[in-house]
Amino acid sequence: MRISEAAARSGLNVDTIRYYEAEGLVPNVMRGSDGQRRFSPENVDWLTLLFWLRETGMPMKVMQRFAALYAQGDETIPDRKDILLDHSRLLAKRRDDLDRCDEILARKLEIYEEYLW
Amino acid sequence: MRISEAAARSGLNVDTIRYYEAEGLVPNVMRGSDGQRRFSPENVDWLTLLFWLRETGMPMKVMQRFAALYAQGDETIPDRKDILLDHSRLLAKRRDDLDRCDEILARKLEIYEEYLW
DNA sequence: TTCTTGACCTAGAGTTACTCAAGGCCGGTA
DNA sequence: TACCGGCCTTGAGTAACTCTAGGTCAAGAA
Repeated sequence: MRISEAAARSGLNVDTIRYYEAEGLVPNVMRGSDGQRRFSPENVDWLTLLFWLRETGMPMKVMQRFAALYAQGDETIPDRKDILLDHSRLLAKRRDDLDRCDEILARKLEIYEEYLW
Repeated sequence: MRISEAAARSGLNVDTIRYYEAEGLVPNVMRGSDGQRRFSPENVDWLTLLFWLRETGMPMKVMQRFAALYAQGDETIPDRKDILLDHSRLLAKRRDDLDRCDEILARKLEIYEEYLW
């Protein structure tokens, strides 16, 4: 499929996809005879994964490493697993941050209510 | 107190605090006779709020607006309340995102386990 | 067949939100 | 008096996009 559809399906925008590809984050993107990118379903799954990793705060350098490992084949699966497990721990930390922020907002809003009376 | 202590207490680093002040995000920062910044406990509370708002993804423009409203006095409390309530909704969305990402990671890790056997 | 439209392409500039570095001042201690 | 740490400003550097300009190409309308 074309880049616009890949964008719509993955959540990334077309510029970001091109940028990610240029930075080596997206392996195996083919080109049609017209020179335009063609994305396989596997490409789109990959982009979707990148979208969610980005959305939850993974730095590009880590994604870059993840993509490089992927390109090296199945023997890098343990390393890739480590990266995802690390990220999973980051998610837990972010959940705590959200709770912490919620508390602070609640306190602040309470004070505002007092002022409004 | 001095900037380094304000940084330690709020979570922001000193450069960020100076930057935020220059961008109008931190009202009422005094200077000592030596020309250095002096932060009151209220300043630090404010910085701590900014820290958590940033940590949970509030764009600077919104913080800027929030600070400007604050500087205009108590009659802007309803507007400030709206900003915080909006942000609160964003937190809920982010929590959903984390859940979504967790699922995707779990599925991916499962596939890796299969490969490792 | 020519014209137009729309999706795509690349290269490079612009933006956001920091973060770091250079060079200078100032108050306190050895 | 010489040094030191912490502060100051200004300006450059960085990350991760995001947008713009200028160009190609295929398909449908006139």
